[in-house]
This record gives sequence, structure tokens and C-alpha cells, in this order.
Amino acid sequence: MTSREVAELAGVSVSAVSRTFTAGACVSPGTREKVLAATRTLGYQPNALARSLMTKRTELIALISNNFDNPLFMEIFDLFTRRLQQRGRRPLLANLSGGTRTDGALQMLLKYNVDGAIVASSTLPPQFLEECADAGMPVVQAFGRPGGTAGGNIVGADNVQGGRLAGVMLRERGYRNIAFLGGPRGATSTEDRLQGLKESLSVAGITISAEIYGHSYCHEAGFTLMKQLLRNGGIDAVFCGDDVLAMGAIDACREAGIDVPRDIGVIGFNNMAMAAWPAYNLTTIHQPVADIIVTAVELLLGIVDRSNQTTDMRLFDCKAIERATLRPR
Amino acid sequence: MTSREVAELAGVSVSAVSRTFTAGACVSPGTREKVLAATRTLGYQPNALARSLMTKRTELIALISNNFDNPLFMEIFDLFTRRLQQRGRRPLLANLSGGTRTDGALQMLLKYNVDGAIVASSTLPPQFLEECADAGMPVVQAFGRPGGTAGGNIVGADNVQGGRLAGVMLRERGYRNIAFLGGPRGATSTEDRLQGLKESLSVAGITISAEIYGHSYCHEAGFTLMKQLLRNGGIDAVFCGDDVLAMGAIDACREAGIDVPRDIGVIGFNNMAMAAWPAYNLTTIHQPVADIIVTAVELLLGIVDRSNQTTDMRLFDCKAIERATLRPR
DNA sequence: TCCGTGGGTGCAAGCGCTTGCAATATCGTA
DNA sequence: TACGATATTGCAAGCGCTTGCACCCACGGA
Repeated sequence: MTSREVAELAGVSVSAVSRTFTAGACVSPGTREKVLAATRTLGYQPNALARSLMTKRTELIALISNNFDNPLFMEIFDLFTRRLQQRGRRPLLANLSGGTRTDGALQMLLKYNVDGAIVASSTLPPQFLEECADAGMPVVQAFGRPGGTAGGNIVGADNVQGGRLAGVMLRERGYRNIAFLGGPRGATSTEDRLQGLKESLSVAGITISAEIYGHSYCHEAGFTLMKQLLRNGGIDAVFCGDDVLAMGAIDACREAGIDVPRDIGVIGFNNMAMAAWPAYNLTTIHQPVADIIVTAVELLLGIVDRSNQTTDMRLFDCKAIERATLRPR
Repeated sequence: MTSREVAELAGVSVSAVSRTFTAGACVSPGTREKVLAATRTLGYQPNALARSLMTKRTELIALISNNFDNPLFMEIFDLFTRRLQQRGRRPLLANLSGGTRTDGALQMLLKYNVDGAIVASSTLPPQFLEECADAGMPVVQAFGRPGGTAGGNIVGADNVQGGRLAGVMLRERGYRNIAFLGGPRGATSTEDRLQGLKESLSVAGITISAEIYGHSYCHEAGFTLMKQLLRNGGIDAVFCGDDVLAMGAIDACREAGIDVPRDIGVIGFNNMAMAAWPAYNLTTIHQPVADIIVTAVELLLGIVDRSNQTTDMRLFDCKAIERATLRPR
């Protein structure tokens, strides 16, 4: 099915059929109707790829992540893909987990002429963002924070503020010997949450009793690290950098016969769906995932449409969700 | 960056640069080297979309699903995207959840000339597969089973056999009043698992005590439906069509003060990562997800590459995973 | 010396579409 | 009736690439 065939059937030129499918083009109601009729009888679909050759726009947006073992990302992918679809864009997925090389990924994004890219991860090497920027590809990082160097486009939760929230909850409930159980050491999310925690504890003259890091945000990491903390002893609460870590930690406590929250308080981060399940009923810090995603998409499309070159950074406040894994005030 | 510029710098024709980038084309080592050198200094990337106009091949594969609230699909997406990347294809994601119209999705796949599509869901309307086939687009359904009418390309678990496995475990452990707690009524996976259960119970002269269906494979459905079953009474075990449903069911039991597995046995389906977490330690039926995905991708690529028109169906055996939510034999 | 062979090369057409431009049609007004 | 302004239209070039075809150039055998 090509526009030529439609044009012949409708008795018009290919230009006419092209114009009836481009918004804002000048075409009379009569020809438009003839073209649409022909389109219907032939089942024609304009070829988006051929079009992109002239328009320099593919409506393809890369969705890049390396985080495929955390259930939170199911929600994140769902929201991203729906929002993109809603705005008439197609998500091209790039999975960078498990040591996939990032430069290959960038090459392929260039080959496919994506209009822009969304990086959904705080654990991707920051130089990837710079490479994209160097290649002239609009990119916004969701769930991130500027790395050491240049400031790119960032949309995320204010992890420092979230960490502070956790610190306040812990300290108001009388916990004094507090450990931090984080995800991968380099992740900005982990660093920021820890920083916030330290800040709000220092107000009460408390310093962290221990900090310990997992290789990823997974249950097994939380489980082993918590066992280690228990062996070392001397803590009465732990702030986990992620709900899944917290669930692992809780399971380790239970196995050791330690009551949560009586003996040890546990607080997580993210407020993923599972955190509310009765088996854990996890006190946690909520990250406004939906807001972040809508904002990230709009920011990216703004850059693409208006070739906006200013960079922007938008952080959303977290909020505390009280459930049953910290003792009451 | 176009092939023209590379050609000029290398002092050859565009044909030459095109040929150095098409496998099996005839080009002398000398020119190839000149072209590659120019490519490196300019940072050239062949435009995959322009190429596809001539080759009729985009290397784009649609990944279609409507199941974004089940953590199992995180594993599934991870495996699919990695496998596709490994085979040099790009996954174009289509999210059909939440009442998104399927015909629009098909249109967009046609517009973008995807080489083929993988449908990862057993709850998509079967007519969608037929529409794809009618439009001449190679498609394989993963985690599915032929609907009423035509037999398409299917790769999945043998859900009937899996259901039988569950039935055998239940009956061997002395459970006699067994309920089935399924996902959406229309889903072939749910129907097949129930059928298998019935078959293996009937051998021992047992009939199902109750069957009850949720709107989706989610915790909340499992929780409410289980409460309903408990209100009605008269059952000593429940086979859940999915692990998440089973976790909801277990939480409902715990809330009602009913001991699992002493008072009521629970068995799930899928063996997702979470099922092994100590909080549930769920006895379940394992579905060989990795095998299914590799096979689905290879089947699809086989159809695309060799324009194979025969349809194929491959089912993998499930296996029982014994943990702690059924009483011992 | 001549010719057949075959690999290597460039030309040019074409993939399905958009779009600047010129030509034509339409219309209101003088 | 004539004229300018405006709305529609088709032509043709071109987006970045592939590929059939003709051509050129060794090269080896006769």
C-alpha cells in the first residue's frame, strides 16, 4: 500500500494524499474526502519511516533502563509507555542491564533516528548522558540527579528530602542506633537518601551507626546485608534505600526471631504496590512516580518540539507513609 | 552524517560505502578500508530507516502486552529485550493495558513497518492475532494457547499439564475440598490450568468445590476472592492461577487467623522470584519462562527470515516447586 | 597478441514520502 | 468584464539509502 495507489484510486496526485495526512496542510474538503474514501477501501497506512526521511522526525522515543529486577519498574514502564502512546510517540526499548555496553546502545539510537531518549535509572553511568548530549540527542533522565559534571535534564524525587523525612520519623520515634542499608554504592539515589538521613539525624546529635551497600536493589541483597548487620549488633533501626531491600531485611529479622518494629524498626523507600501488602505492611517514603513520569515526558517533548536548548531539573517532594514497621510515636 | 559525505571524504562512490556496510556485498579490501577510515573520522552511522525503504526490513520487532501489573512480566520483558538485542533487533513496545484499543496498535505497527510482533500475554483478545495475520504481519504469541478458531504461532507453558501437577500435589497430600481461584475469566491460561486441575482430581473422584475469578492477576483480587471463599466455607485448599493471587489469598487467610498450610493449603502458579521470599515461601508450579522466550524469539525470526508460512505451536512442561504452603505428603 | 572471465566500481533509478514552486482555479470587487 | 488576491493543485526534486546493470581493468590461457 503506497500513497501512489491511493492517489490513483482517488484520482488525485500523491501530493494531495500526502497533504490530507499532514496536519495543517492546505487541501480542499472535496479532495480530502476522495482521499479518505480511497484510504478506507485500500486499508492504506502512511509509511512513518519514509515520512521521517523528509520531516526529520520519527516520533520514536528511546526508553532506556538497566533496572529490570525491581517490581517498581513495572509501574514505571507502564506509566511511561502509556504516556508516550497518549502523546503519539512510540517507545523503543533499550535494556542496558547486565553489563550491556552503553556505547552500542547509543549507536543504535542514532541509527534509528529516535527523536529523544528517556533514561529511567539512577544507576546508569553518568557519562552516558553526556555522550547522548554530545551526539545532539535530546535526553532526560528520570529518577536521577546531576552527576559530578554537567547539568543535564533531570526529573526525579528529591531524594535528600526523602532521606530527611526518614530520619525525622526514626528520630521522633526514639530510635538512636540507626543503620543505612543502601543499593549500589555509586547510585546517586542511594547517596542522596543517605545524605538526607544524616542531615536530619545530626539535628538531634545522632550519627549513623553503620552503612552498608548491596550490589543491586534486590531482596537477596537486603536479606544478606541485614543478617550481617544483626551479627554486628548494636542497632535499633535500619533505613533501607529501597522497599525491596527493606522486605529482604524484614525477612532476615523474622528468621533471626527479631520482632519488627519492637526490637528493630525498618523503613523503606518508594512505596511500591507490594509495600502495602499485609505480609510486610511496610512504613516507607513515597516517591511521586506518576508526577515524575508525566513531567519527564513533557520536558523531553518540549525540547524535541521547540528544540529548547536550556537544561532543566525538576525534583518532587517525597512523603512519608506510615504503616507498621516502625513503632508508634 | 550521510553516506554521501563519507563517500566524498573516502574518495569513492556512495555505492561503495553502502556496500561496505551490507554483509555479503562485493567490495575490495582497499576501498573498504578507506570507507571505514572516513566513517571513523566523521562518526558516521548508516540510517537504518532509509535503508529499510529499500530492504523492506526494519529489524524492529513489536513487543505487545497488556500485563503491566504483574512482577513476573519484569522478568519477561528483561529476557525478551535482551534476547532481541542479542539477535540485532530492536523492541518497539506497545502497551495495551487498561482498555487501550487494539486496532490502533495494529495500525501503528503497520505504520512503523515492524518485521514481526511478539504478543506476551494470554489475556489479549484472540482476534488481535488474527488481525495481525490478516495484515500479513508475522506474529507469535508467547504465554498463550490457540483461541477457538485458527491456530497461530504459539509458544507457552503447557498450562493443562501444570494444572494437573497442582491437582496431583493437592490430592496426594490429602486435600479433598479444593477451590480454584483464577485470573480473568476469558484468559486461556486460567481456563487451561483449571482444566488440568479438574482432570487430575477426577482420577481420584474429586470434584472442584468452588471456582472464582478475579478481574486481573493482582494481589487485591486474590485477597478479596479468598475472603469470599472463607466466608462461604467448606474448603481445605485453593489452587491459585497465579502467584500474586496466591499471595493475596495467603494474606487473607492470615488476616482471618487461618493457618496455611495446616487449615488451608495454597498453591500458586509461575514461580516468580517473590514466591521464594520467606514471607510467603509459596509452593507453586514453575513455568519455564526463559525457554519460552528464547523459543518465541527464534520462532518469530525464523518466520521473518525465511518467510516461513507454516504455523507452529510449542508447549513446555511445567514443574512443581515444593515449599511451605501445602502440608507435607 | 587476443579474448574470455570475473571481481570491483559507479551510474542512475527507485524505495514511499514531503514540500517549494509555479500553474491553475476560484472568488469578490471595482 | 477585468483584475488582483487567495485557495488548491500537481510537478519534480530530494530525504539517505540499496541494487541492477554496464563498464573497466587486470589476469590467465590459447
